[in-house]
Amino acid sequence: MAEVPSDVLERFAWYAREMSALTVMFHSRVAEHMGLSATDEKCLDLAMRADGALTAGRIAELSGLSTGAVTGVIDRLERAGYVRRVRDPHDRRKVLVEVTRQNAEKFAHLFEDALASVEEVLSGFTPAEIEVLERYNKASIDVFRARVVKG
Amino acid sequence: MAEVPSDVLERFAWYAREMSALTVMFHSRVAEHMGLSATDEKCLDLAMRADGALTAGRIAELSGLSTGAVTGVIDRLERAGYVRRVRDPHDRRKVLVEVTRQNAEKFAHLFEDALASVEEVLSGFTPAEIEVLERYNKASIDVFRARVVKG
DNA sequence: TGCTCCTTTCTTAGTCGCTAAGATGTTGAA
DNA sequence: TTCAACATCTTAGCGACTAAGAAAGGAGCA
Repeated sequence: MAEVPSDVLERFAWYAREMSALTVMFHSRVAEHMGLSATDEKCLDLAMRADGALTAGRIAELSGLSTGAVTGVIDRLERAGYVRRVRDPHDRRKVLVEVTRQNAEKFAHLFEDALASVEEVLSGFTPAEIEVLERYNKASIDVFRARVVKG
Repeated sequence: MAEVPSDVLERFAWYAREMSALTVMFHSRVAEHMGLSATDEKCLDLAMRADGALTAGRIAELSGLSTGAVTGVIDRLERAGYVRRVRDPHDRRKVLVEVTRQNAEKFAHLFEDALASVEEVLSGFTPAEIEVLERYNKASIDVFRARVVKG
């Protein structure tokens, strides 16, 4: 295990904090753009990032909201045309939340912008350096996820 | 400007999205730990990251809340002992929000944990690689900030 | 100085989303 | 079939947010 100088550590802690604050702000902006509250956008993001449809109950678990609150979230998202309620044919108690295609097209430019930013940053690095960055991102996600999940 | 292969771009977009979601979750957890709402924690973070004391009005601007809401936020933070109201001696209309030392000590372990995570990630990289990572972090913050600020 | 207008924060009324608890409808097993 | 467990929705009550305006201090000018 290599030693990490404390000044390096401090700078990276600052980077993390700065990115963190920017991320929270970014989410607010995206939500505003889409005419949604931060909570609604967060749930929509969960639904989009899941492979396959998510149940209402699972969204409640993942978001930390009560099931009652999730009903309201889905109501608003459905009314705004971002998702659709589909009853699970195998267990009709469950409500699957399907992200509609309409949404993907309506906000494609937001994702294209984000992709352009990523490209702008990466264009300053050689392929060898990008490999280092990939390793860094994977390690960061692993460590961070372990921390967030365990509490 | 180097070309960036599209598969690399897609992976990095995924990393960004994953980190983003984890960051939002992490903020919720920290807030919960501290007995604060996400909004209150966000404002406290703003106050801590500012050099010197912030005015109530500036917090409203930065957080996007109304001044009335900020009054409530500061009330709660003050009651919980995280900050203190100090009238600006140069302009007694203003209220400076000072982060109290008590807070820093009470939640030192949260920051130490975060620092340990950063160290864990960085320990897998050589000094030369860490320089690449610093350049990457700075570039990411610059590009991201420009995007968030301009809207 | 006295007057006016601006700035900054706080207060209040009304709105909206969240939680908790219970209602409704569905499933699976005895 | 009957019943307990489950998934979602509904409702009452609460708390935070916005908008508008009050209160208090500051700054410019006759």
